[in-house]
Amino acid sequence: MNSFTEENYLKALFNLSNEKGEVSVNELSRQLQLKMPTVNSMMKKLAEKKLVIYESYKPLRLTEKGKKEAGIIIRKHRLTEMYLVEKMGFGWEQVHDIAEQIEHIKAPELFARMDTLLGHPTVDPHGSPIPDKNGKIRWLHYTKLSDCAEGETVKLAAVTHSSDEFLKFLNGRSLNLGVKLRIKKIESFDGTMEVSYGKRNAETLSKIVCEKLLVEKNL
Amino acid sequence: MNSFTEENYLKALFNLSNEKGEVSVNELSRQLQLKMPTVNSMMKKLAEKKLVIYESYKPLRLTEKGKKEAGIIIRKHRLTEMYLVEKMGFGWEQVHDIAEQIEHIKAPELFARMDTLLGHPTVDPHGSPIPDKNGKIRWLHYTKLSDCAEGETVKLAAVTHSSDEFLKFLNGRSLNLGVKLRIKKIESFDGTMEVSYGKRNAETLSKIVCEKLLVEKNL
DNA sequence: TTATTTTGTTAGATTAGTCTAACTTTATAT
DNA sequence: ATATAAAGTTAGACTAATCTAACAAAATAA
Repeated sequence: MNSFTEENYLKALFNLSNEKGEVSVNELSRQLQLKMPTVNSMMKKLAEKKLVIYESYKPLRLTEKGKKEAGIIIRKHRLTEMYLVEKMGFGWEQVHDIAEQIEHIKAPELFARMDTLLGHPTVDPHGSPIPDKNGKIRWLHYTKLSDCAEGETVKLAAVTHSSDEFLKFLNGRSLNLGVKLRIKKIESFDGTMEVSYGKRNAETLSKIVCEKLLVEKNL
Repeated sequence: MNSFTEENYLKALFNLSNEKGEVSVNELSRQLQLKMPTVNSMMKKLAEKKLVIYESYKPLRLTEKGKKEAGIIIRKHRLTEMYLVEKMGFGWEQVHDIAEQIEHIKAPELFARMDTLLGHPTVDPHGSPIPDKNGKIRWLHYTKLSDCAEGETVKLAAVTHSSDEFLKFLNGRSLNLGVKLRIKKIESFDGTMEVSYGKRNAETLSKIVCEKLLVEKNL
């Protein structure tokens, strides 16, 4: 059985891996807010346990076993977030920190129950996919709003790097998942977008915001 | 903020205190399955933090602060048990181990929500009282079934030392909280009781069992 | 009352997870 | 191509929580 600490390393590694499949010690240490030597020695430990592939001066990679374990932790996190929102009435901006703790609970029945009560959800309240019981994630094919063109109509499908403040910002303008957005205008010099959706006819979203919003194009 | 470890000491101390108000290092070390020197040094640490009163060779006592913190942990434990049973469909024999983990979660909103969704329950699924938000417990005035007399009719109110197996044993004979029992006969030589309740007309309960069942007499 | 057992304490070792300081390797920028 | 910067590694220290071994005090029994 892995400790909370080890689980946090696996999860961070999994999340950082997802673009390149490889992660530097430096990156991981920044993510976890730990010093490099700390991370370095934990990587050796996880390599012993066959969870990570570690070679001196090479980037880090998760083994299949490591990916599976990380996936299961992320599954627990996202099921919990969904449960807190759907069954307990929390807002999507409130659930991350709680799920961060509950994800480490050793009680498969608990998460199985959440899954059942929620009707086997496939995404969490922020639109991120929930890995299956084997930790396998089904990748979704979303596009950044910032990569869309003027005149397109798209559906808001997920938000990335969802901090408290950002989610409250979205709440404030009723930007909930599922909302259909029409891109009225893009300012070419700074990437600011003017969009309309629901009852709002002309909301302005900075490029920074548009880069954090993932949308579905084939409507 | 206290560690999980410290919280477990406080909780154990609280639970053991409830008869005498005082606990020996030996008792506590047995309860926690730790060696005496381990407990001893933790007691010094908790004494520094003003959670425990520790004097060499004297029994241990919780301070008011210690009682409050312990009470709050027990509140979280019992609210969780109740939530798991009432809202998630677990059996009363399944919830202890899960609650043992969730009780350490730092998220007052989570427990406040459970409390609300449950309608401010005062007892957990085993009949134990749930401390209030300040950790204060309202003691209940129950009697052991084994202390009742032949001919009495009583209501099953709580079970003590509720292990998995014992709870399953009770499930097996529909001995749920709230059931009204009539004591038909007590074997004087071994304390075995013959009781009737619900559809069951002559169940035999050993003294060991009767000592673990708490009942309400004033019906 | 003295001897024995039980309980409590002290001292020192161990493990997990963190750190800083010093050094090495790799990458980057003249 | 070499100097400098960034990233990675090693060595050694620290804290929390545990342990064992040895010793001290208190309780119990003879």
